[in-house]
Amino acid sequence: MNLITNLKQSTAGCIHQLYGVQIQPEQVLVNATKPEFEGDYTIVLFAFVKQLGKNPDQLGNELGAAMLTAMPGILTEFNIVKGFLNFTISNQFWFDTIKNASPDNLLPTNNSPRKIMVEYSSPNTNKPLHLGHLRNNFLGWSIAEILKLQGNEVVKTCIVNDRGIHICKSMIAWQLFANGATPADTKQKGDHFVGDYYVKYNDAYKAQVAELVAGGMTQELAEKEAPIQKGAQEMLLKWEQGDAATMDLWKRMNSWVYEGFDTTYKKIGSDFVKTYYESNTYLLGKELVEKGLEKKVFYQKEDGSVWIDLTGDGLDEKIVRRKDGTSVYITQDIGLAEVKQKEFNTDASIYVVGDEQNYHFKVLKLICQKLQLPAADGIYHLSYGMVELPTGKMKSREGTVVDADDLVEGMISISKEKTESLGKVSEFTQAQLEELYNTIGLGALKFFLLRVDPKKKMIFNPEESIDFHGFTGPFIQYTHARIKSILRKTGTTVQLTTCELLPLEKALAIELSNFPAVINEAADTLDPSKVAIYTFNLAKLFNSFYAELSIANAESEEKKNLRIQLGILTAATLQKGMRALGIDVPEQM
RNA sequence: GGUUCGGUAGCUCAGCUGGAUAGAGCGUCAUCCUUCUAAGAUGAGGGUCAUUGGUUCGAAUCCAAUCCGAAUCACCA
Repeated sequence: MNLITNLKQSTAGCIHQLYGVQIQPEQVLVNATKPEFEGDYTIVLFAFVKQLGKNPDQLGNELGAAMLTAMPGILTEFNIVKGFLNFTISNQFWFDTIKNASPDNLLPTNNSPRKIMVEYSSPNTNKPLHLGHLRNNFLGWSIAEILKLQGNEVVKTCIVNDRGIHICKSMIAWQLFANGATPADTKQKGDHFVGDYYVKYNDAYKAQVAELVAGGMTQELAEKEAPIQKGAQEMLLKWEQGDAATMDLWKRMNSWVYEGFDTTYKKIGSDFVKTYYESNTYLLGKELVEKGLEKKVFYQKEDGSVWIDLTGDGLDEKIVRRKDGTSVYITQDIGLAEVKQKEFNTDASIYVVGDEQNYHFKVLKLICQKLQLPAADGIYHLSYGMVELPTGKMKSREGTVVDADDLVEGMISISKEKTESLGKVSEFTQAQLEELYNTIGLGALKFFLLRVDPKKKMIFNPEESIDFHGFTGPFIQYTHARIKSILRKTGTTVQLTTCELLPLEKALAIELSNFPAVINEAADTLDPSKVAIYTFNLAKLFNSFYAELSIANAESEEKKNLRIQLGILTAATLQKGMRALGIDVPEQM
């Protein structure tokens, strides 16, 4: 049991014992004591003052005395300032927490592990990945890691949006403009190659519409009549009929895209236990519509289309099957939820999808619940905000996107420049150097995207390069490397004997002991930024400690051992915290 | 118009289950490498916590109204 829980329970116990009043331990507010006051932890008395009919000073004195008895050897003294009851924790307690901790027992214990699916990435096969996808990928990966650190089993999946009118657009543009060229001919990554034809489609489309309008057609009609648009629609029909030539082209172009995605995924570290393709799932959910009609969850309109009325739940009516019998987006997702549940039988399923789809997932969960699908209650939409430029939203059609590959390469080359100018790794082999540049560049990028609350939209300014100082990935990586450098010199075998802790040593012990609670909180709220903030604070604290106190040349042997142990624990905690963000920490940089 | 989310330092963000004098980083200014890695440390400066009212011993945090911004309310996915 951790100290804060212990304090809460003891407070509740003491109040019951003193006054016969039952208080829930969760009601007790325990804070770290502000530095300007004496003590380590503070209990706020105001909450009980009214309930118990005592004045704060009297209550504080009685409670404080009772607590010292209730937690012998842990609490040594207390003081009361204006309704705040401050406790000092014994030196021995902190010393023992340092002594008993090891890199192997830093993580929270989990008595009820769950099996959780995390679906993330969800790319379209008509264009390369951009900055928004990176936020999605890093979030999905990080959530999966955090849940694993908490002791759960995680199944990572991906749904590829590989069909539909937008795919046909790049296909028809390739037919019209490529003269049979392939990525190999142009020496381009396949996803970029195909993406270029998507852009070419839009250019041609705009030109055709303009031409028609100039010829006297209305804008609205011209948008429907543009020949290239009609061609794309025809192609979609052919695709749905399984036309051989169309399918061949589709498969060929998709394979180029997948090759490109694989390279990017490998670089940024994304992987999946199972990849679903929309071309296989877009017909799913039809039988569930039948089931829903039987259960009278759905109803049919005169034209044959099938709907659900969600006005009772504060939402609208929603179509679930077209009059021609085909599925719509929501129907596919219902079907896919059922398929995934049958295949993996998970306790929960987290969808990492942008907040523009909040409404969709609300509806999805509601419909699944009304259909009483086993998957229903486990559906959770991890909704994240868009990454925007200072000029506004990124739009791939207008070319205002930050390309994922470009950004990653840019970060890696900056890390290369910085590393070279500092010249601290002269003995590295070329392969080691490449690995280090990757680690630092990706570390900076991932940390940048994960350090803010996922729910909030974030601004990325391409004019300002992502920082390597301060609240950044490289800062934490550097702190880790710095500790490892010291430990290489001092060795890591320690004999710990009790000694009086200095304020910075104690502060480190306290911060280190918070790690399991941080992991649990990040897992419960699905928020990696909690871990990012924690690792930063820990690194900062260690750096202050480092500047103030020597490890290798400590004033005594017992201090040296203690500080080596603190170094070992800090390095291990930083390493695990960064792993939770999908970031590696180098031994040297 | 309905629903949802947001507005905290010049910039990017923490803090939001109400608690002591609202915190970081960047940028600005100043100091510290003959001492374990200066991608570091220390300090200074920077705030009507969008506005107004309410609840409370106590409000950035809760409630209401208003202003500003975003998303969504598709037989696209």
